[in-house]
Amino acid sequence: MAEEIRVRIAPSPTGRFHIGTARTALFNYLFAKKFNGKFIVRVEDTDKERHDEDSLKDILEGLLWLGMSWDEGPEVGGPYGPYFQQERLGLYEPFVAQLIDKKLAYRCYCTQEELSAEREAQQGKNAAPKYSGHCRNLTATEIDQYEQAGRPSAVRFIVEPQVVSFDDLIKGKVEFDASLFGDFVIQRSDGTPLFVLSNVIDDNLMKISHVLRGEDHLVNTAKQILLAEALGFLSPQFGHFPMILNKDRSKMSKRKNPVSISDDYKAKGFLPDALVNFIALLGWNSGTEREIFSMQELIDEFEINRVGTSPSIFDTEKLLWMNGYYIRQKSIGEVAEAGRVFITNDELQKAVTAKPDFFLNAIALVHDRLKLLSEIEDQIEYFFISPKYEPSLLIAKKSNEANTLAALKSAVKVVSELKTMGLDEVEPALRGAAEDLKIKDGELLWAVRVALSGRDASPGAFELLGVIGKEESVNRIKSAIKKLSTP
RNA sequence: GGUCCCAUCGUCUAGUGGCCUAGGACGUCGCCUUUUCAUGGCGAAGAUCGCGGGUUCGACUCCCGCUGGGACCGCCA
Repeated sequence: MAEEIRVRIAPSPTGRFHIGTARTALFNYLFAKKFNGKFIVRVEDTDKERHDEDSLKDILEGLLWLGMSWDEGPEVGGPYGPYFQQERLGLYEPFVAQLIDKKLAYRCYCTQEELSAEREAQQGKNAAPKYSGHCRNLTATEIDQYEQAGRPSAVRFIVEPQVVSFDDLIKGKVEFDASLFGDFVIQRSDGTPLFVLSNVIDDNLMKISHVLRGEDHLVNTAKQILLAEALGFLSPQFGHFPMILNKDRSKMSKRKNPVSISDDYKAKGFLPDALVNFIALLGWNSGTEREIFSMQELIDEFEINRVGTSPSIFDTEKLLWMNGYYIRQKSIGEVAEAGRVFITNDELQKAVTAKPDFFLNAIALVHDRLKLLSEIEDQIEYFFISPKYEPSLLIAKKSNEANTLAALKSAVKVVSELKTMGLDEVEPALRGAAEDLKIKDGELLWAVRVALSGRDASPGAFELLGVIGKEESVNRIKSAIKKLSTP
C-alpha cells in the first residue's frame, strides 16, 4: 500500500451530478479524510463530443454543496496537474508509443463499418462480441498500403489469454478470463486516449493509492491491471461499490428516478447534510444501530470493509423523513435563512423582508411540520396574507353552523379583551368562552383555527393567535363570521 | 448469448456456526398527548433468512448446485 492515501473521483462531464456519482465521491472523500489522505477530482473529458461546461459546473458545485471540497483538482490545482485530461493529452502519447515499441500494442486500421459488421455477425451467432485480431499480425507491406491509402488507425492493446485476478477491497477476490476480452482499443484514430488508458496512466502519475468506484467498472479493472503491468506500473488497490438501483431493480437512471443532485434535491428543498447522511447509509452502516451522522462523524466512523456487497434501492420515503429530521434539528433562524430562497411569490417575499421577526415566529410554528424547505412558502403564506377558504371548513366535524357562529362571535369578544397574547392568557380565555357557550372546546378552537389559517391542518389556535396578533386575529375571525352568515 | 457481481421484513440494513423463537430504521396500522395537522412517546403487523442439497452435535452464517436479479461485453466513461 502506498504511504499516503490518495483517492480520486474521475467524473466525465457528460450530464448532471448524479446520486450515484455523489455516493462514490462521498465514500472516496470519507476514506481519504479518515486517513488524512488526499481527495482528488480529475475531470475525464477526453471525449470532446460528449462533454459540456454545464455538467462540469454542476458536478463541481454539487460536490461543494454536499460539503466535499477537494484537495487537488479544478480551480485548486495541485502538484500532479493538470486535472483536466483534455490538458493532459500530450502525456499519453509516449506511453502508447512505448507499448507499440514493445509490441504490446498495435495499430488497427479496421473501419467502424468493418467492426460493427464483425460485432453483429458475432452477436447473430450468439457469441460474445470480441475483436477478431484482424490487424494484429499485419505485415509491413500491408501496413504500408494502409498508410499510403491514408487509412486512419486506432491503437489496440494486445491481450494474451490469461486469468486476471485481484483482491477487491469490498468484493474480495475477483477473477476474469482475459481471453474473452479481445484486443481492446486504447487510443482513438484521432490520437486521443480512451478511458481505460488515460485512467490508468493518470492514476499512476497522480500517485493514486486506491481506486474506489462503482461496480460497473469491475471488468475495466481487469483490463487496467493488464495495462498497468505492460506499462510497468504498480496497480493501486481497487474497491467496487454495489450499484444503486431504481425501484424495479435496474441501474438507477434519470428516466426512472430523480437523480440530479441540483435539480431534484437541492432545488426541491433537501438539506445537504441529510442527503449526505442518507447516501452514506446506502451500502454502508456503522455496525451499531445509529443512523444519524454528520459529515465529521461519518469520517470518524467510516470503514471501507463495512460497505456491503449487495446493491440497494434508493428509497425516497426514508430520505424525506431524514430531511424532516434534519430540518427539526436546525434552529429557527437557520431554517428561515435556508428556506427564504424557496419563496417564489413576490408579495410574500416582500412581506417576509418587511417583517423578519414575524417571519421567524411563523417558522417556529411550522418548523416540525416541514419535510422539505420548499414547503415553507405554502406553510407560512397565511401568516402574511389573509387566507381564502370555503365557509363550510369553519364548522368542526362534530359541530354545526349555529354553534360555530356563536363560538366565533364569542371568540371576537374574548380575544378583543385580551391584555397580552401569551399562551397562558389566550388558552384559559378561549376555553372559558367555550364553557360559557356549553360547547366543546374543540368546536370553538377548530373554528378559530380555521378562521386564522384557512387550513384544515395547521398549528394550534392558541399559538396562531399569539403569532398573528390581536388586531389581525380579530379581523380574521370577524371575516369568518361574515362568511358564515352570508353564504 | 458469454463473463462477473449479488440474494435477510415493502425499502435501507444488523447478523462472520450456538447470544436469532432473526435486531434496528423508514413506511404502514393502532394507542397516548390533543382543537386539526405535525412533532414526541408507546405498541402492533411485517422476513418459513430465494430454492435444493451437503458439512456439522448445531446453520441466516461454511461448501456445491439451481433459480432469480443486476452490471459489463464501443475508436463512451
